[in-house]
Amino acid sequence: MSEKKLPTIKEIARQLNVSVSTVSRALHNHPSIGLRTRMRVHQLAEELNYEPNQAAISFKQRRTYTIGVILPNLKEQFFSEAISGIEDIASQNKYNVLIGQSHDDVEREKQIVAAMKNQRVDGIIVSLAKHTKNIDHFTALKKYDIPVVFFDRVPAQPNVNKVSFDMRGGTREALDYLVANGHKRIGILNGPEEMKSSKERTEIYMEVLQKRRLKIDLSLVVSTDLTKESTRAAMDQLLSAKPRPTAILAINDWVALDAIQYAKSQHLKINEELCFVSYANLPITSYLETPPMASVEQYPYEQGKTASQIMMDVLNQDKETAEPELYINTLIKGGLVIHEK
Amino acid sequence: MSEKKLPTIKEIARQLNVSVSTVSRALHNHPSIGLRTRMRVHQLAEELNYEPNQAAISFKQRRTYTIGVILPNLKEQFFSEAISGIEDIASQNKYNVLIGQSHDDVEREKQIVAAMKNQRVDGIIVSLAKHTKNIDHFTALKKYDIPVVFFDRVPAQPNVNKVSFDMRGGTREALDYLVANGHKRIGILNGPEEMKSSKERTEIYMEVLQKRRLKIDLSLVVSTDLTKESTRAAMDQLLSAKPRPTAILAINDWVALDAIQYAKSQHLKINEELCFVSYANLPITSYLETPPMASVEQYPYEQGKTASQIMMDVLNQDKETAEPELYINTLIKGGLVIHEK
DNA sequence: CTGTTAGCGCGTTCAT
DNA sequence: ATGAACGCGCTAACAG
Repeated sequence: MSEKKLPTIKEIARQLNVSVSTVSRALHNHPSIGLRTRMRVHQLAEELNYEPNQAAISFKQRRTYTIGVILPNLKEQFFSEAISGIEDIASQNKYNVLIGQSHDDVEREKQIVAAMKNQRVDGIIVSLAKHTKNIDHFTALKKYDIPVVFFDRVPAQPNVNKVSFDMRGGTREALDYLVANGHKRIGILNGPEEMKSSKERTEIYMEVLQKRRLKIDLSLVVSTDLTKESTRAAMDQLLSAKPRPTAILAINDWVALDAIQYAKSQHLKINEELCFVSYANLPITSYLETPPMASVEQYPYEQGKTASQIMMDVLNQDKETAEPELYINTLIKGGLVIHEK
Repeated sequence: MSEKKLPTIKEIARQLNVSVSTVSRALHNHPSIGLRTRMRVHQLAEELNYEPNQAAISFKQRRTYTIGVILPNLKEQFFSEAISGIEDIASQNKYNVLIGQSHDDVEREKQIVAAMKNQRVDGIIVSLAKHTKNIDHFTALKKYDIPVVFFDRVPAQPNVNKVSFDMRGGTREALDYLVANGHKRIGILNGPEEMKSSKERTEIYMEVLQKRRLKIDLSLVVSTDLTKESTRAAMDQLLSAKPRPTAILAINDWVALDAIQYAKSQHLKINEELCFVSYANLPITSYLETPPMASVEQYPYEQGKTASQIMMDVLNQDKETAEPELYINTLIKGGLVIHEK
């Protein structure tokens, strides 16, 4: 076990018979250092394999070049793609990424925030836990000059940085597509009522049908708690409506798959008697016998990149000259992807 | 923009008219501090909302309570589940997790290692980039007392900590299952030759067939580079063998799906004329019309947890008393999961 | 151009 | 039981 001490600027200074500040400046290519000494310093640093101690620099500069990312769960594909985007942008900007999973537990979320604050992360990117209503633990970070960027699961407040999916636009596109394909009775398979997206979906449903002068039947808007059983029950409602809907817009691919499975068991011909469109979170629809006929792509990787870029911008903007109360609210446009047969 | 300064022990000391060392000790419940002062300190710390500056502590203690995790890609489900396990165990032990994606680029991998070293992470958990052969950039970390735990994509060297999937055992189980189901001609759809797993699969193939006294035909062992086209070409080979194999063991679910798609296009009845077994990396086989009939589950989340636990053990073991050259090599046993129809 | 000095916040001797 | 003083590695005034 080698007890090799890592070289420090002090050591370099000693060997070169110069002061530490000279070494520090030389290493940073400060203009006021003579070319000659600068070269000697660089050379010895090279030889000794000198690497600046980031822990010391973080301490001194009160900047860690680390951003914290808090998400419900890394296992979910949506989030792992998102963090992949976050990390890509961050690393391009020489930032480190610290992760924490809230597991959709508000208490855990608070703990992570506290831990990250103590770690002195430079900023926090977060997708809120499912039931987080109160975001005081995040707004309090403003006092410590730790910027926060919310993404995907964002709070309703306007005075925060956030990037989220344009649920209204995506839904509008999906419904327009279905109507254009001749569907007049369209069912909605929503998530839990509390979800903001459910409300928005219903809202756009009414908007589009009204514009197209189609009859609005709210019994065609049902909810599932996302479990297979609940989805089946919801489908039961939809399929027993008279007349039966000819198309269903489902909250996500998983729900759509469960719904399709159920519809099949009822001997319905998928994408003929009954069409499905859902919001994409699966990469495998192409291997399915009967996939949804289209999906609204939400680009999680892009969302992550965008959130990360906003964070970089905020961190790099001059604290003095910046407008203090300017917040960024980005909507990611979804694209409707038609699945070829 | 509030310029609120974070409270420090110095500040507490000032307000209480005691010395910083007293405060420090009181906060750590050092026995030599009078109960009275200790309480006063704790109370004021509470009031001021004092939080120790981890950046300072990291600097001073030369310990960051942070482990670095380097993986090829966060988007791949296997890895995101693994890191989920890593993070769960780490956070239970009050460790932070810093992530880096190598994107299967060796140079990038080296950069990340360097950056993490400078960050003074306490240890590194890594799944190697696809083509990393030389692991000097990891073994060099021993000089700095930074332990390394490899997982999944591990190096061949024996003198490292590693946790990997028991490919031999899983393959044996899969082949035994096929033989038990009456298959005598079994094809192997291997990955690139360089992959350690491909060699092992072939090895076990020969072992099992020999033991079962079945004819070994190495023309039934083919390779794909994992792309759809390559898989089709490989399937062409397998299907043109005389007699045709009745079962195929594929390197992973994606390849199996491509192979199944192709076999279907050749009008073969899946799981009747031609059975598939593969290694699980997809959660959705249950929604497929014709899934592989069984999968060898590799438990990525468990692998992550195990790797993380090993890291925790290594970090907590007494550096003085520990055997210096004791390395842990854990094999994760796979389970064969039969997919019900 | 270069050196001296003073911290950053904390834990830790060594005194008292 | 408590305080004074030092140093971790580095940057940044301030002095020449």
